[in-house]
Amino acid sequence: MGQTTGSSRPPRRPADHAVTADLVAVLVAVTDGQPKIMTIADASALPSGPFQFAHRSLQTGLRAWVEEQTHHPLGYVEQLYTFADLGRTGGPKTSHRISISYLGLTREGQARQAAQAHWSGWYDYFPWEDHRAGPPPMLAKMLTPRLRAWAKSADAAAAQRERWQRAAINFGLDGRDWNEELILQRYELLYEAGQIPEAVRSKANAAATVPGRPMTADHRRILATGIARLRAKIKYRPVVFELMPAEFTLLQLQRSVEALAGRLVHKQNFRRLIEQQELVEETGAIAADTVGRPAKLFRFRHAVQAERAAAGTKLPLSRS
Amino acid sequence: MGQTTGSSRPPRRPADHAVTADLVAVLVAVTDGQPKIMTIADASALPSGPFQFAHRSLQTGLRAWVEEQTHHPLGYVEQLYTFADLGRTGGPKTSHRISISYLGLTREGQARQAAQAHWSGWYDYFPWEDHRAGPPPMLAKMLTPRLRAWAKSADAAAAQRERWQRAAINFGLDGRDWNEELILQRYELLYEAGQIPEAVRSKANAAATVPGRPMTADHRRILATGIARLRAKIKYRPVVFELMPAEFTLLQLQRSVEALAGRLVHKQNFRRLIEQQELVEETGAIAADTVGRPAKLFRFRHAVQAERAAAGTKLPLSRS
DNA sequence: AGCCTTTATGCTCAGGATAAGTATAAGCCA
DNA sequence: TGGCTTATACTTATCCTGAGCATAAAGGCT
Repeated sequence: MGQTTGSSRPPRRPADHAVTADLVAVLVAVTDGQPKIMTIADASALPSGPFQFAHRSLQTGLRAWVEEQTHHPLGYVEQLYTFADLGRTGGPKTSHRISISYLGLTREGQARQAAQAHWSGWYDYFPWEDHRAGPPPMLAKMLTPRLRAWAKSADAAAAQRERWQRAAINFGLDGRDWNEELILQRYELLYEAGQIPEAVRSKANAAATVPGRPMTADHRRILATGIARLRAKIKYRPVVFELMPAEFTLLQLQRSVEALAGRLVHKQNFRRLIEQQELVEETGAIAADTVGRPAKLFRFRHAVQAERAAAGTKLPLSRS
Repeated sequence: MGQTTGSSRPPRRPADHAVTADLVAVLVAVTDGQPKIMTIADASALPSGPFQFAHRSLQTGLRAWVEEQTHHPLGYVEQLYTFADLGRTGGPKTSHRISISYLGLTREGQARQAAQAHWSGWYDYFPWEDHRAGPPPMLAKMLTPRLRAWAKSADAAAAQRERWQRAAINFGLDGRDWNEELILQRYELLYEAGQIPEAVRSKANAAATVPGRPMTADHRRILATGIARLRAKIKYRPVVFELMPAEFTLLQLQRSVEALAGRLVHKQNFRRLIEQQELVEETGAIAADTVGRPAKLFRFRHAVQAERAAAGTKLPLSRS
């Protein structure tokens, strides 16, 4: 960084257009086995702030105002996606607004929060995504029939089949497995099918949409992107620990994973996985105030962060 | 999209700061088993263009001028990362410049290209990344000693160990395995170690840096990000086919994968993997003009795009 | 024709990872 | 004490993966 250029720089078109950039945060915590996100504006928006000139980088900009709002150190942060909000804000369409979104993992602190900020359960926004107690009834009762109707409403027969196939794949219909990582695709399918209030202009039509709390602009899409990323990431990187207290039992850890994934895991195999990867170590202490046999307490082995640059390979690499 | 808001929108700080946004493309093709990228300005920069107000979205903006420049349809496109260029451009520091980078996969067409655009081998920029013929000699001869010196130059003993551990992990030293996905980490480590010309201000110091063609601003970092993404992605998504001609032999496919990964794969196992996943189907034709036994020609089964929403799971999910 | 080189393709085998289930231990409480 | 709950250890069948062996099919050379 800090190179002085000018000569070797690629040529610029004369008219660069100014835009404004917002930083939008999907801030996640897990409390009592429920995944939460930080919201503002009466739980209708994700916290966001302008990218200001004073900020040294995008990430420091984000960290700055998130910590200002939550008074909580932000552990893990990663960039999610950059969206262009095309004149959706209603004002005169003289400039683009760009939203640069981030995923942040933290814990629900007792620290003082900004007045209107609070933690909302993320399944309030996507009630069809929580399969921990089996597939939610609304899936068969409401979503499936509506998706079928939407598929049928296509003009050509091929288009009808294609629509239904997408629905079946994304929602695990026709005997397919449920894939929890497809949350963004499911949201976008429902959006296309006119089942998402944010997509519907009139209040009357909005009433006919699917349950699930809407959000301002495309914040619910950003949230879906964040959940999808996190659901994928916990499978190959030890990021759950960012959401855990310093000490925890293996069951608590399992419940957090289940909360994020929206589905249950096999208890014994989960422990084997955690232990064989040496992700945790015993603290020596025993959990108190529990039902049943008391469990050992564990802590995350921070050393693995350094040891593992690991990324699972899926190619038949030859060693020679 | 297209919602009219205004009331429920989150509150904005008064002073939104204007920025300019560039779209930067890492455009990849594989020709004769060599991975190439589109470059401009005498191979010293990635093609980039301003995000213009006329563009309906970021991606269409990118597609627009890429196809204008290459006259080639852009198949697969995905967003990579958004960087903030902090006053690096040398002008007065009155505004931020944001680079939104994309990865695009295509084929090296015979179509007319923009005057200064051409395809460069990507290993020109990262010569230490091509391990197809074994570890490049420069690794042991040059990089390792310099990294060791850099580690030793830390002040505290703990910092020295920490530096060396990072180097060893990222470059597969001390008997560790080479991990081709860590290309970005390796670049950034070399950057920190003062081995990258872009990081060095004076010409004199730049001469002492490591081989590998430099690029304007942080374009080489963006390229590394793109390569890393692609090397990871080919392992769980059938994206290589975007880089292949309509018909190909399994060996050609393998060579393309090897070109991207920078390392060799086990031939028989590679075929097994491809076939058992039913990614391809025989065309019935046989490759002509070859040495050795003629190989069957295959084509990509486009149906899999629809069938597979697949994302490999690594959690011990319970089926019940 | 016989042999060599080259690439294609089929098959085996061992080890490790995974999904699922069984069994036992250790608390609390009625 | 027996029953309820959770913790933890172990077994089993199956699948995946890395590695290597063996054979097939082409052209070129002697």
